[in-house]
Amino acid sequence: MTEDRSLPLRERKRLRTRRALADTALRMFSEKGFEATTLDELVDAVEVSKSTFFRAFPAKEAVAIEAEAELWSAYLAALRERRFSGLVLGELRDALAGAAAALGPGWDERYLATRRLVLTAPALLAYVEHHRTGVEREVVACLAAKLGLDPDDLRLHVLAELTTTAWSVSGRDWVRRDGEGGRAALIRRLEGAFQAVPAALHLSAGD
Amino acid sequence: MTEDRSLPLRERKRLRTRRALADTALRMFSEKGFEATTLDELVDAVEVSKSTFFRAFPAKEAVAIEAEAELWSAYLAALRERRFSGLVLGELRDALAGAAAALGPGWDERYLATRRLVLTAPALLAYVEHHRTGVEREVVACLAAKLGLDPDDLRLHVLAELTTTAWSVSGRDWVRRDGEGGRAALIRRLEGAFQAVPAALHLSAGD
DNA sequence: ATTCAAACGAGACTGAGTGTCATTATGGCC
DNA sequence: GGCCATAATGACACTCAGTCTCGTTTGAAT
Repeated sequence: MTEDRSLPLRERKRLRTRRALADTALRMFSEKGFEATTLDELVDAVEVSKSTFFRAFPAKEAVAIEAEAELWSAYLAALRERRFSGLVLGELRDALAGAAAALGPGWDERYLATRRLVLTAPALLAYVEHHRTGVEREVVACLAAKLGLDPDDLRLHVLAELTTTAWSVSGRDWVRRDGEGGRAALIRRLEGAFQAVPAALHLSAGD
Repeated sequence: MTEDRSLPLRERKRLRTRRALADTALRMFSEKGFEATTLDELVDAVEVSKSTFFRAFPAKEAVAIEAEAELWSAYLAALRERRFSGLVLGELRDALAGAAAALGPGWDERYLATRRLVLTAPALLAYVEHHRTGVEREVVACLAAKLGLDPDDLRLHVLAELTTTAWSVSGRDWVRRDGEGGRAALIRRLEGAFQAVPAALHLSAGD
């Protein structure tokens, strides 16, 4: 995880400054607050120029949620190379759980810090929502291709959203308990959440 | 719709500038593009100050999606004063359909223009997503209170999201067909979408 | 008419994000 | 090892959204 020896030198350097930015940002934002920390302070601390920052990240918000982005990027990769059989919802659940399990060590702490940070900055919350919607779009496109369905098929959108929602709610609980039990506990929560999904449709107001 | 005679004069004036801003913004953004139109140009055209703009709207994006905001605001109001019985999903569907049906005349055209605009500006898309997530939060809170459930109950989140997703997909189709059939057609599409929801869970990859 | 509060206008100010251009570092090739 | 094309970088000016302050206006109530 520290370094990928096979990559060209240039790429390794790029990734190194990228990680330096993400790590420093997470620390500074957590200490001083997201809005109170300016980009100038961040790039100063990492000793790169603002230009370099915007070549690595599209927005100030993006550098704060690297851990979140890594998860969804791994999830998408897992989905794309997966062979589907049986219930699609189950496949999505397994792809997400597998992706989370396979992330590098130390991801847990970074993700916990990220989620905590998101709770303190409305702009970050909006950005995470937006990011997840983008993921859902790609999931729908991927499923449509694999299953030979229309990308506008409502069922695909529902399935894609159910998955991110299950993650979101599971993660919220996990963070509330300070990430107790680490990543394994988070994934267990996720699988529990998926079991509860079908019950939603039959929920009835029977006082 | 033009004016509510019972309100205090001050409030009427506020609403008038608000509408003027929203209408002019929708026109200018549609003509010149969202990003190409600056706030200064907008407030200049309406002859108010930038201060006044930000007292009426929290962001440049917000003024562009007034029609969208009106819908969800009416939906929330309908939900809150509704008595629930039977399947919750059906109640949500009826509340949303009813709210859409009850909006003032001319809303159709404004909403159509809004959705078209959103397709051209990524920032607007992000803002709409964010706005809808806020609505879902309030729906969850409302349902939790009415049904005596935990606001973290996954089923509530699922139900809230299904509703906005059904609307979103229905609306996309409707816009693609240039709003043919007006609001009635949009609502018919919405109800069709709801019927297709349960099928999502059982979707299976059976090639 | 007077008074009070709330909305308004004007303008300075912060900071994110973009565009340009000169400089520097890298990788491929002789 | 030296050389060249090219891509990343840094420095800097610029635009514009959004905030803040403060003095002025306007509607409402007595």
